[in-house]
Amino acid sequence: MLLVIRTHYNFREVEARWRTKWKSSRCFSVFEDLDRPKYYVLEMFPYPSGRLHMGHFRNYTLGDVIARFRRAQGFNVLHPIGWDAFGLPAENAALERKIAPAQWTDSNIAAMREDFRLMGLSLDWSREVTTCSPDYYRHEQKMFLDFLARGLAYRKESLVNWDPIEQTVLANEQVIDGRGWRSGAPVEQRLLTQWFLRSTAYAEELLAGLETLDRWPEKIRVMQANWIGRSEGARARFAVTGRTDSVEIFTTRPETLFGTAFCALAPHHPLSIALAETDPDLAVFLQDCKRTGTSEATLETTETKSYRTHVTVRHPFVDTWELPLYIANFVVMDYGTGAIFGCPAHDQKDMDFAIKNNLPVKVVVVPFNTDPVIFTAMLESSGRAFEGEGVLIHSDFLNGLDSVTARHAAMAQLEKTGHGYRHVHYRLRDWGVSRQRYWGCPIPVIHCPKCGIVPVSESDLPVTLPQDVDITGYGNPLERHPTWKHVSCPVCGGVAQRETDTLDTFFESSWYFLRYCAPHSAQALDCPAVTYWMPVDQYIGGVEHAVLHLLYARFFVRALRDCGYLTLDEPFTGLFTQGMVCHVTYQCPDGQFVHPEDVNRSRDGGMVRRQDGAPVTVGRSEKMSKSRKNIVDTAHIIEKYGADSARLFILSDSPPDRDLDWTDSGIDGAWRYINRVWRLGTRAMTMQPVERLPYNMLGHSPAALFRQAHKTIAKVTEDLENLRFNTALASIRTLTNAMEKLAGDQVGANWAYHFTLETVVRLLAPITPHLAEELWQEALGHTHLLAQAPWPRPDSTLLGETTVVLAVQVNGKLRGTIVVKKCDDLSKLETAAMAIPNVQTCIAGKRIRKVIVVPNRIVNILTS
RNA sequence: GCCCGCUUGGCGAAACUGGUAAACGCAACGGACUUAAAAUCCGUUGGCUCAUCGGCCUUGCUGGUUCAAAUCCAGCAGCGGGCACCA
Repeated sequence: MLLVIRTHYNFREVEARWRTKWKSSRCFSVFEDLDRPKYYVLEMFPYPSGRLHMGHFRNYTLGDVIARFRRAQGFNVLHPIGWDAFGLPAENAALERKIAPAQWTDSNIAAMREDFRLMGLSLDWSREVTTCSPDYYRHEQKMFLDFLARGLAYRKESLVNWDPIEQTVLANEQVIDGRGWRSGAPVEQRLLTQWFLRSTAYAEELLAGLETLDRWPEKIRVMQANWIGRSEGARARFAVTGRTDSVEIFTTRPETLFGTAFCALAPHHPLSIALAETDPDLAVFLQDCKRTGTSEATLETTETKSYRTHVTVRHPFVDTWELPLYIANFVVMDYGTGAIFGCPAHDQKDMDFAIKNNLPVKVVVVPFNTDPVIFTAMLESSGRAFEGEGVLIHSDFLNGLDSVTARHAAMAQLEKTGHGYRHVHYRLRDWGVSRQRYWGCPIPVIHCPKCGIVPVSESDLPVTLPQDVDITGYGNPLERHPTWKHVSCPVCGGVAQRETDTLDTFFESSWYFLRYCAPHSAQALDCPAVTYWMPVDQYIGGVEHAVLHLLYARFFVRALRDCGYLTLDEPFTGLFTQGMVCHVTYQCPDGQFVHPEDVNRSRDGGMVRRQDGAPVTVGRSEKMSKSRKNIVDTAHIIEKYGADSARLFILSDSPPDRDLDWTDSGIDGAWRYINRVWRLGTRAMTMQPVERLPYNMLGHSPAALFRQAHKTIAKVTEDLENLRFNTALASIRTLTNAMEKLAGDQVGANWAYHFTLETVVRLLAPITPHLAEELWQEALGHTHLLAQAPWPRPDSTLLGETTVVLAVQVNGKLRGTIVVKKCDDLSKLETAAMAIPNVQTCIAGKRIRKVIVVPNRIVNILTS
């Protein structure tokens, strides 16, 4: 039979063929099979922005390698996909392009589905979920009602960024330098009554749960723990002179209360507002404080402003001690009680405040074994607060106690006198889920003037969004819709209004992974399916989701559990956070950024803009973003190099949790390697029947290759289990290098070569699946799908080494190496080390003080 | 401002519990093949020094612990992510 040897790998034809075969064989569609262990691989589902960007490409490649690897290992792998389809960009597109959010979203999904198809992912498309579909969000409306019934959803006032021109609430992202991004108007803080979920009720459980997540990155657990921010301390009340109310503060250091110099309230504190009624200057100050955004970064970095009120507060321990009461813009109503006490000597922020406002600095803690007088003088002159622990002074009943003892004594005194109590404070706040936007899930309640808040009855779900909406960028579209909100009250039948707020899009992403288990079920969650598939074994996504999404989802699952939906605590037992994909930026002298595809290399080696030949400077590599135009289009890359090359490149060099630089030479290199492997395969296509040589060939070159192949199986298996794709590929490359070194006409017929080729193909199957399938069939003659073949197993008898390279140091410096048989006899190793000529010259004439021998690793000879 | 990371050759990186720093690749250079180019193949490549053997230096910076530090500890710098309405 005449065999046609193709010298050039035709990825277009090959990739299309195997995509079709996988699809027609339905080999990635799964069902619950109790006889097989399950494995749930999930990448964070994409927002349908229109194009698949390299960040997505990296995310789904990582997930697909894991899915294919685990499938080969015999797991029943669930690997679903869907669309996080509600969100702000659709409304922006509606405004800019006069296209309905639903239509824009649908066409984006269609485009991205095609991009995904070309990647060759082993996804179960039969489970596709789209969150903006009423079939999806009807279930979360029910969940919301269950939360409401259980007291997990409630309303309260909170601050938003308000654009006075557009009459809309702005996202933090839409506030640029304190102004609305479209209107340019200065943003104001505004109080709005909004829906919240009582996530703080789960603060302790969410914190404790982190302990069980041993397959999460340590840094993410630390970030979440800090976000929850548990701190033990006390609440104390300072009575307001001449009024019946008091100022309640929280402190972790009640022992420093005798050092108090002032109290301060948040501008939105009820007492601040009450005092402003009789104090016009304060009213002006409060107005002034509103002229800023609401994000923490903004609040923490704006210049501190304060106002001294005309009232004083009385110290909880000394009723006659009156302290000034300030209103300050750096005190946040959402955090703690919205009030603080200031202790300048022992808190740097308070110290700065005291210096600015000429307040007394009273030292009440001195470091252990320090002279109080000298220390006090030093502290006062330096302006540096002492925030450490020590011994209490000038503190009445606390004098002489150490900080910790004093803390408890102070708390006991507060409780005894009724001026305070022990309290555990969490930084975590309840989750505000209200959004004054159109493109989100309607909150299914009705406001009735007589009956109050009435839940929409279950039979009336879903509450769907109106199609005929006018997105003008002015006001809230649902609020302004002529008919949608007008309904009759389900209870009394009177005139009533729908809630016009929609849910935060994090609501959808908090349970989509549960819906994938049974996406077509009439029930929100199909219990047997959820029980079988959950929890997610490996979740993969961007590190930017470390806190918000991942914490909301952990909370949400617990809330569902308590509403009887499921029995599960943690949704994701394994988490991997990938790094960003970066690219150099190109910029013209006029400051304009240039897209990589519009840059040409000029004759003198410089870079120029294609259209006009303007010189282009190459800037440093940054996260790919539209604004910097440093985006590489995935569809173009796949068209030019094929999906396998792109997958290979993205996995090759950078470890997946680090940022990755996209480079032209890198993708070229991947493409060349694909062709090298292809050529290794074509060598075998001419092969005659394989002659099986006996094991006693070990030691000869082909046998050494055989041994190396087994070692590579072991190494790659271990690396893939630990998501070390870059080192897995390095060892596969080392193996193929060895194959190329094998010379001679009959190489292709050599059984060790054949085995090694098969090994390489099987190890590459998760990484470059199309190439691997092609070689599996064409070069190795298999007839079934590699996608369904089992993972290779190494022969453990071939893994061990009998010799080691022993490093020999003299006084910690390397002076030679020797190859020795593995051996635990310290004196033998020492003798061998001493025999090295270079070692001899180094120790000549010196007394040997000590010899450290670490068997099979190193010998260190110390001389005097 | 607060929280969390990262930093190793010209570049991406490797080094598993402290034990030979730089595996694997990219780029560059030299050579083979070719009329030529591309592709491919072979070789060199951390820096300084040396005829050779070898020697000295080198993991952001400054200290510390240790026989031994990229790795552990303390301090500092630079860069990046998050900060609750971008997703």
